[in-house]
Amino acid sequence: MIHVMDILKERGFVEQTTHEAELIDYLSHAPAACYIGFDPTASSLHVGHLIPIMALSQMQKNGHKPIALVGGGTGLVGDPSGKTETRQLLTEAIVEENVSALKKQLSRFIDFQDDKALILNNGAWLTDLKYIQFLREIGRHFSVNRMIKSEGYRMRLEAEEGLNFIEFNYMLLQAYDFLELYDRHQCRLQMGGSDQWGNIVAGIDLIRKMRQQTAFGITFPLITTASGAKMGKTAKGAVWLDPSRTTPYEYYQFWINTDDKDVVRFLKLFTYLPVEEIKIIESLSDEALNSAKSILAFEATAIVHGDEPAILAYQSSAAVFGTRSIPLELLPSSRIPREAMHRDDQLIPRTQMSRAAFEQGIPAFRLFCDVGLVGSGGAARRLIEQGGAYVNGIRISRFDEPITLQNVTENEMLLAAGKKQRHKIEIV
RNA sequence: GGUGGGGUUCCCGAGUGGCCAAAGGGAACAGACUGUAAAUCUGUCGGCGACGCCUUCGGAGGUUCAAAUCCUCCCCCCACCA
Repeated sequence: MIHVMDILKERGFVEQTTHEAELIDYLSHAPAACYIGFDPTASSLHVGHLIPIMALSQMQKNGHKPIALVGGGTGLVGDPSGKTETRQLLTEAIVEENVSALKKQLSRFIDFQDDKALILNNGAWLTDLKYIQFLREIGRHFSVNRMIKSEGYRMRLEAEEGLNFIEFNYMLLQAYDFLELYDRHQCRLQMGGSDQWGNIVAGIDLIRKMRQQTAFGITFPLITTASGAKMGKTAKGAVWLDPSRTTPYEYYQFWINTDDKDVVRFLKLFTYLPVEEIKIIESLSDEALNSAKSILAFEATAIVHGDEPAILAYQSSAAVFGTRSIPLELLPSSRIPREAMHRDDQLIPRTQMSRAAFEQGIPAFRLFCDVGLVGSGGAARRLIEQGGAYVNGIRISRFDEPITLQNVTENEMLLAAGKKQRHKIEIV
């Protein structure tokens, strides 16, 4: 059997590790506990959290015991690592709400039954800490000289924003978390984004100093798109995992728009498809990659939202953007439907309108604005004037061109804004 | 606590009485080219049925024919000093 470390490496999860030989040894005796912290800064996780989530999931698939640590305590402080600005402090009520929301989402990726994995809230041990006691027992192990040299703080110290004391403390709290997890669950491995390196090492040092034990760290590479942008941002903001914030259709659309150069890397990171199959994709280029993108989008959507929504998203996209044939031999482990299918477009965003509304005709820019394809009337006018608006595939030439029942076919009408946005009107 | 410097449209960042809905860059969006890709070029990028009107420049007042720009108070940030 392949060692987890090799799996993580070949799938692109590993940026840096501490004392690797011993780490490999630690991970050779399953189940080994490992943890990643999640900040409860919002009530939903987003695409940016996917790497850590998938890493935990890979650990579990390989017999280890992941611990997802939700930062109900540290969330009250705010991690300054790599941030250019002071974090907004959250109230306890909001943090608590977010914690329970995150627990629910993480359960989609990790099986928490029968203690096969744990989900913990560090609020349990952080909120009741005694300050003096904490300083005496934990604080004395930290060298301020060393802390201010760490990458995580340096940026803030050099920047104009500065760093306040509550943020400076964050490192101690995260190190203390690691110590707690070591004591409570024999957890000796912490993983995290590359910006977490300093915090992870701080925990490792603390465990060595206080328990004379070796602990380990793995950091993930910062995932940017091939064009250099931070991943997971679109015009509408973050791409969320919560279907009420980002629908399965939108989620699928996000992935299908992946840059050619990212397809292989993303398949390795964000799906469970076997690496041997993914490697074949490397030889594909240009249009041939599009089918692979469909599979990437399908798999990614299926993992987060389930097979059913993923299939519908796939079919809906095919219905309005055109079908792509998925060769049988392409990534054969994927459950994406490969045979000819009915074009069910039910996930396409839609609005129901009455027949009467169209009797007098609705000015095109009003219609595009009202259904939400664009944010304002002005944006709608711009879209139309620039030639990006279509009704049933026919370009609208005047911003106030009346849209009437003549544009309705079989009680439906398909609006398009640019190349990527579609919206359906249903006449009822 | 003192002194000085700041808070500008999604982000960075100019602007210090009218020529400012506010330079420049980034992001984003649209078009051409394409493959729902990238690169490139062009255009757009507060709101409004719109060559005009309305609302923006940390918050609240005030001066002025006229304020992002001047005055007062308040909130927040930074640097140095204590």
